[in-house]
Amino acid sequence: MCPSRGVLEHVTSRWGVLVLVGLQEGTLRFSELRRRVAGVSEKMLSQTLQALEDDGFVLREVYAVVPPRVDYTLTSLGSEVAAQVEALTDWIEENIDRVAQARRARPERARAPR
Amino acid sequence: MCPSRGVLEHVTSRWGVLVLVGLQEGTLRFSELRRRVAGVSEKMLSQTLQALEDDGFVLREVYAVVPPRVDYTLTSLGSEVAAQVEALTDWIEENIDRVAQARRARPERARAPR
DNA sequence: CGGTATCCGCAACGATACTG
DNA sequence: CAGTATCGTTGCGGATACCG
Repeated sequence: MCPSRGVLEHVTSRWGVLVLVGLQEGTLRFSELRRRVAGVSEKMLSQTLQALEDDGFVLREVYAVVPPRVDYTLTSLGSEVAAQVEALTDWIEENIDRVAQARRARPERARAPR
Repeated sequence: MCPSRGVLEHVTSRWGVLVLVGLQEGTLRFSELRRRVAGVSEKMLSQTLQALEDDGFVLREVYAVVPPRVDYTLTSLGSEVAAQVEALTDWIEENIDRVAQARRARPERARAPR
């Protein structure tokens, strides 16, 4: 179908958003990124990074040292998309109070079964 | 934890993104929105709209007519967040060719089993 | 340290039927 | 037309174990 759907879903995925924003400020190692993205498991971080790497948004650099070291950096393409994502997350953080105020408890449309 | 996480996930959810962008151009009825958001089921559209309504991004107007009619419109808050989302989706559509080009020629890390 | 492999529970999702 | 209810399936995502 539409090829941009897949890319969009990688970028807007739960962890994709946070990884892109996390790398926005600069290169990070795997463990640093994991600490910065609160709540992500190793597996999901790894999967998310592979998807973003495959899309050309993230550069993965492996160093042959002991202990192993892997750096993750946004590509120029990644920086551009991350800027868009960050604009969104920044808007939410700046306006979270307005949202909290607008959010009303929805009148119950269904009652719990008895 | 962080209250903005929930809002972020509603907004960046698979259908949330497409609904916000779809409503950006103006008010739509349920069935119109369903046609516009390709591939969404009634159930998911309904759930997505409820989440966005609860967050104060979407206004739901019910008309007491036959046949029934329900209009969905972005609130001012919704318009603002939709603008951020649309900036992201527009970037992807405009740059999908660059992404597609960056994607190719990724070195295989694992070989298919023989 | 930086992963991949495997298992598996559970929530999300789609399809269908039904209702106001 | 605009949903809700129910059900069966799927695949996300966490936990664990193990490898380079």
